[in-house]
Order: sequence, then structure tokens, then C-alpha cells
Amino acid sequence: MQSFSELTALLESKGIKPSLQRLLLLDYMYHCHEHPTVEKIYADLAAQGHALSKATVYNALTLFVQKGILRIVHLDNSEARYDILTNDHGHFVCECCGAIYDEPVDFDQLNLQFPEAGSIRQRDIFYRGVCKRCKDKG
Amino acid sequence: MQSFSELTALLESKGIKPSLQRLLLLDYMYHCHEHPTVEKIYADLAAQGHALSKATVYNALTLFVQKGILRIVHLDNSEARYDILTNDHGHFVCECCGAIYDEPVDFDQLNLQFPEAGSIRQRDIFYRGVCKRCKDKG
DNA sequence: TATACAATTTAGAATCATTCTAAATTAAAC
DNA sequence: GTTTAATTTAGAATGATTCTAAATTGTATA
Repeated sequence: MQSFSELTALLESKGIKPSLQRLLLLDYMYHCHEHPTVEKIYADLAAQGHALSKATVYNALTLFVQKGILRIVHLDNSEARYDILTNDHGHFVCECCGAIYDEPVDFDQLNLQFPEAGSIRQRDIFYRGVCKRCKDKG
Repeated sequence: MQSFSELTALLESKGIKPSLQRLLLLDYMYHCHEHPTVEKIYADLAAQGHALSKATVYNALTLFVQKGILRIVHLDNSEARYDILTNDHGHFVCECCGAIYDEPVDFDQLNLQFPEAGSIRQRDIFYRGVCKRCKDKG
């Protein structure tokens, strides 16, 4: 997923009008190998000369989440983080440095049973602790 | 875990001074089979004639989380929810009615590998969708 | 039992991420 | 080209949580 024409096609396939702002945001998310906050996305785009309104960032990201392009992650009660949806994966959150590590998870193989579940739309796994990098530092 | 003397012993074993307010809150959490918000805890205790300050509720719950008695759950960017820690379990969240269903999970059997993890302190699983009750209603 | 000291509680102010609002701009349709 | 709808925008409003500083309670010591 590289070119703007591909991103345009993706947005249109989801029924989203591909405005310049939305394309910039989607392009950013595809090239960002983090789980950025709104503040970071906003600042990075501004630094690149694309001064979107913060409301636009919120609007577009929320729309992308609704359409299943992104996932929103609430790690704590500070800023939300956004995750581009490639394939199902779990998260390991380092409580020391704040890093978030992705790891593929075969959810079907886990075979978790939730008797009360009528239908399942999204599955998330979060492990928390101290990452190796921080542990080595002591 | 029923009597105040048992709750007192639990708090003391965690190095927490068992004030009346803390005992009331802990007692509430042990008898509450939900995942209540601060607002609900505050309102329910007030209705029982125990008008704690909201700051006290926040202070005590935060302390309990730090000491490993409770777990805080951030489902979305609205109010946090608190979960009494009995044993490891997963959560199914109904996106229709907001209900949260617990289900035991044997995390060790899942055998998830996070190569970057130095040590793991907490493991969480969240599934989201529509619960059977809501699905039957249509 | 009185006094000093520390911890806890409290009300209300402050903070800050997010949402809302209403105007301005842009794109689309006729 | 004009009208209409959608999008963007800045700034105000909201609301959960945290902070602050004073009041209260509990504890230790004389």
C-alpha cells in the first residue's frame, strides 16, 4: 500500500470520499510503524507542511475506525492510540518506556469460548510488563 | 471474602491502612458483580448513606490498582471501569447494551509468545461484538 | 490524658483529551 | 455558472480525572 491511487481506491472501496486530508492521514498511518496518538499525527503532518485542523484529524481517524481501516487502542486514560489494521495481532505494552510491540496471534487457534457472545466483531489481546530493552538497562 | 475483618486483613497484607472509606469501597467491589465506573460506585455508596468524596473514591481505587487488588479497564475514552481481581479472566463487551461478560481464560495454555517481553505483569483479553441477549432482540 | 505529627479525606479548582458548533471552504450536481 | 451537499476548520464546550490546599482523623509520644 504505497501510492495515493491505491489509497484512493481503498477509501472508495469503503465508501469514503478521498479528500486530500484523508489521503494524507491514511498515507501517514500506512508508513508509521508505531501506534501514534492524535497529537503525534497532528504534529508530524504539520512538520511536513500539512497543517490540518486537529478536528479533521479526529474526524478522519474516527471515520477510518468506523469503516474498519484503523483500530483505536485505549491503553490508559491518557491519549488514545491508532493502529493500522493489517492482520490480527496482539500487543505487548512496556510499562517502563511505553513502547508497544505487535505480535501475530492466531485467534482462531486460541479457541476462546464466550457463551454470552452472539457475534464477535473484534478480538484484542494485551500483555503488559517490562520489555527486554528496559529490563537490560535495569 | 465477606466480613470487614477479612477485608481489613486483606488491606493490611497489602500495606494499606484500612480506613472506613477504603473498607466501604473494597466491600462494595467484592459484592458488585459488575465492572462499575467511579460514578456508579460513588452514587451507590451515597445511596447507602456513605457519602464519600469523589476524590476519595479515585484515591482509593487507584491505590487498590497499584497494590494489585483491583484492575482498571479502559474500554473506550469514556469512564474507566474497575474489576475486582479474583482470577485471570477474559472480557466480552457487548457493543449494543454495554454489558461486560467475564469468562475464565487459562492464559498459560494459550502460550502466547512476545519476544520483546522481558517480564509480564498483566494479561488481558477483550472480545467485542453483540451479546446473545441483544442479538435475540434483533 | 494531652500534644505533636503524619496520614487520610475532602471540596472545589485545574487540566486536558475529545467532542461539539457554526462558519468557511471545497467539491459535486444540475 | 449556480445551487446543494460534504468537508474542513477554529475555537468553545464537555467531562473524566487529577491537583491543591485545608480540614479531619488517626497514631505515637510525653
